[in-house]
Amino acid sequence: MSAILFKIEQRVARSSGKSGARAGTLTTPHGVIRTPAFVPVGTKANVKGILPSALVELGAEVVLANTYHLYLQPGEKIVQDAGGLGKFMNWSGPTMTDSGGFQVFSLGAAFGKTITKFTRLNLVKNEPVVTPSIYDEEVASQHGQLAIIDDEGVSFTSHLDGSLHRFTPERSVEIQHALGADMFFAFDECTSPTEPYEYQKEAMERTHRWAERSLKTHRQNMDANKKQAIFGIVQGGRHEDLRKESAREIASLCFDGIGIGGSFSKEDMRGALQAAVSELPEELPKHFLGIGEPGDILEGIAGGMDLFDCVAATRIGRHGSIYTKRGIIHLRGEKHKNDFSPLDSEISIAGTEGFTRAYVSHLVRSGEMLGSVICSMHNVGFILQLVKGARQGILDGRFDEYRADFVSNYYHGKL
RNA sequence: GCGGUCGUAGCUUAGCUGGCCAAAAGCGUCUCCCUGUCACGGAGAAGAACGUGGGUUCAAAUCCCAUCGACCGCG
Repeated sequence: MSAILFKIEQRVARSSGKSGARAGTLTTPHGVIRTPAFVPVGTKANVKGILPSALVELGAEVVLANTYHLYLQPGEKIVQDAGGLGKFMNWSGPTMTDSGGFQVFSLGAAFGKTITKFTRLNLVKNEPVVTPSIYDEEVASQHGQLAIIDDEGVSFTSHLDGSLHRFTPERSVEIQHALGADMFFAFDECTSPTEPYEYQKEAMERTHRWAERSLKTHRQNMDANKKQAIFGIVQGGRHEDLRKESAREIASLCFDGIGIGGSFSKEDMRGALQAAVSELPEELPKHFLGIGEPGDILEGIAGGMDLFDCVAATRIGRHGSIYTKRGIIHLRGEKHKNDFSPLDSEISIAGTEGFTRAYVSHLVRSGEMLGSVICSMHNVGFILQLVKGARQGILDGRFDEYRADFVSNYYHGKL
């Protein structure tokens, strides 16, 4: 008996295979999420710059926080004493937590380097590129990486104060039980795309063992088991055979839902996704971890993904860039100083109506926090509407058209 | 009128006991980057008759003279 209930309402017919777009509902103890859905990221129990009430207005139905960050600050006990993540942050809707597995990557192999969730691919050599940089060398030589992996778990050096900490699958689940989100992820190892095949395989197998241990720990806690759902994470890097193997293995463990993890190059994403989905049961909700940019989300939806989370909306917003139907624009640029047109004349976003590019450009350029707030709200609202539109498209049987229209305007339209 | 201080990138300045300065930094500008947040962050670029003219010297942003401008003090 799962703490959540996933129902598929409508599928986009596909001649080949079962991995097409679908629309559904995901019922959690704190409410219903209409899928596909975008999950705003609230790492430290807050979506940066956006009040929960505003998130509701923007159309968010669920938020995602992070185990590693909340464990370090303020500590999971505080969140638990507050009555759980939702109560703590004054968000009454559904919640999720990520396991800290991504930090294995971002504080480990990726720390101080130019590789992140997405990596450029050298198309000639067909391998990921790591661009050396001064930043890279200085940071790496001074601090080294902050996470060291072994088969049992991961030892972290806190990025806040340098203190030493250790996560195991058991500990991650225990913390996530305390945080009390409706859905949470098994502890995994997100590998760098620069690692060779052999390491990808080794890490994937380790992630599988960790998945089993995460699930076992969860099942042992009867109370949490009733209230919270656990998602297993598929890894396997950029290799389709590993992706398939990982999907089969994770599917066999009877999780409540599935996360597709990993760091990709743009070119590898579709193949890795399709390979995984082809081996996964259709009826489980699937979360495409850390995705993404508008086009990538639509790609994921087309590939059968139901949930998406991504920091890009709030991060680029905080730095003064906004999504528009015609692509991203950087409001920091001087050319927007006297542009009194709306942020995006083709879309209306709750709470940001009436603000002009000139005004927000002024705020951003003068370092006013309201500039970051407005851009973050705009971007989160933009992505939520994009996904909502895709959902409606699926229900109306015109998803492909919707996607093609959006992509042609966003990526080929002039600004 | 006399005495003094100062004039170096859009801005603020460093250099000014002559050579490593065909000039450096911060801010600003421009371009690019950001995909389970180490991130209100990162990378790169453009941008200077060193006020002007003359002199000393192998060599001047740097020393000398003149001149223009700004400011301060005294008349």
